[in-house]
Amino acid sequence: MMEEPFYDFEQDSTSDFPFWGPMDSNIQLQPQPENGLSDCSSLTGQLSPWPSFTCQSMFPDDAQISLTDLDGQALQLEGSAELDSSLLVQPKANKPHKHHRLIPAPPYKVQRYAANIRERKRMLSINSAFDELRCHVPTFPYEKRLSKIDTLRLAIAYIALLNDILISGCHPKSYVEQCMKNGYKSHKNAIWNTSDLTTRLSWIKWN
DNA sequence: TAGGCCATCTGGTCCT
DNA sequence: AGGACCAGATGGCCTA
Repeated sequence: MMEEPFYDFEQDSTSDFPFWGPMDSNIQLQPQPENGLSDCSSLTGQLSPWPSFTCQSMFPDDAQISLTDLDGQALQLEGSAELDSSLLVQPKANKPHKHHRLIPAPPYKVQRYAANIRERKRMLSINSAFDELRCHVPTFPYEKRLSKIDTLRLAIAYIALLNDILISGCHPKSYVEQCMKNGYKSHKNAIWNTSDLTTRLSWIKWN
């Protein structure tokens, strides 16, 4: 595989990389809860213990970047014809390690770079939607953060169960309790259509 | 250490 | 033409 020079942010954390720009002082780390339930209630009311994550950073100091930051980078790109390769590529002898962004050697077009920024921005918006969805599916207080695929599958199963509750006409609490006794069998074949889902729902405080 | 998960880069395709 | 969307490749982190 072709080895490409890379820019080492850790070796040169003070440089003014013209297109990433200085780190935004408003950027904040959002640590995961240490134990039990943290407050996601502003979004959901009750379900998920996980806060909203903006981005697992690839940037210095593990800071996080927001859509606004990417907007700024995109704006900085406007009007440029081509990146100055001397600003982009700083070959180093040591290997890239934790969260290094590899930047290809020239020729490197601004257009491609702008597309990368747009793509990251797009992925950030998708991830924020996943975070929002995580807050709406039932999770245990001690449960680790759901993966994207598990979030989708659990959401599908959850919707199916809510639909079943609607059709049954029962009170949700009694329906879940009944499922706990008899075992929940949905007509959908989702992975989460097991006692696992009803166990999760038993954590919910029904009104 | 292997496997799962994830972020990022990239080039192709579709859409406006 | 340029942006959005998508999927493949790659490499880092974490956990069992």
